[in-house]
Amino acid sequence: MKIATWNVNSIRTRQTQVLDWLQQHPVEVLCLQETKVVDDSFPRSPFAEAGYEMCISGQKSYNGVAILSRSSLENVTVGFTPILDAETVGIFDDQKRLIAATVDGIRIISVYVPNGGAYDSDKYHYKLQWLQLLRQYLESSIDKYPNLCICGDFNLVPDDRDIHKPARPQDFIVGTTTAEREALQEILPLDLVDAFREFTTEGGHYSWWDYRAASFRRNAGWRIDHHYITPSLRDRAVACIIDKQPRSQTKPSDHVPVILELK
DNA sequence: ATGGCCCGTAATACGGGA
Repeated sequence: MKIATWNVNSIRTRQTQVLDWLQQHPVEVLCLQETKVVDDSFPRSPFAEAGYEMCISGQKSYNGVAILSRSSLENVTVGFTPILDAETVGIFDDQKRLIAATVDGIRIISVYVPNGGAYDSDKYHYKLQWLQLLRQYLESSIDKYPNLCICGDFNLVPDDRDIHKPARPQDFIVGTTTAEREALQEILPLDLVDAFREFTTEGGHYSWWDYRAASFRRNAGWRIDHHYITPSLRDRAVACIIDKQPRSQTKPSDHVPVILELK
């Protein structure tokens, strides 16, 4: 069983590329981020014709997440609210950044962690608070779903291997700051592991390259798209691969798909 | 050594991305 995640940076702009990719890589599950479209305008038909069920949570212009699946999607939940109480969630479900469903006994969560804007900005603090909520959400979810895979665009560089030019803490480059990494470290003790790092330990493997500055040609990237899995799934994991190929196409997303394979 | 981009919405700019 293959579970892929891909920040497509607009599903309408990337529709053909995603369909072509699915034809070449008929993964069982594809989690999408930055769909950038309201639910009524999501291009459902072509993906249904390709054999996928889908659950989506979109908004106008920004954000938006989805899960495509060859098997049925069960117990679909949108946002934090189904798991956490409304008072705790507050405004944090206004932006559509999280959707979950159970597929073949595995709880799949597709996330788009906030970008964070500039260091110490309102957006930066929003991101840190969002990650705290995500921790609470996962803590509540793992009891109920021991087979859990959360994947998506974390907008976080876990460590210096995951960025072409390691950033010093005093550089305050958002995505690499100490507070963000600590927020991620608060989540992992819930018994989640970075699936990619179960198979590959060296640096130089990235999932995002800036559109500017010939970043892809220079491999000046960041590894910010991740799968975190529970021990039961770690035992079943046989590979976790970043597929750089789509970044070479014309009009690519700035992110590429990452594929987790389970036995 | 550094870096010029791309998306949607609206419009021939702007906010946002990371």
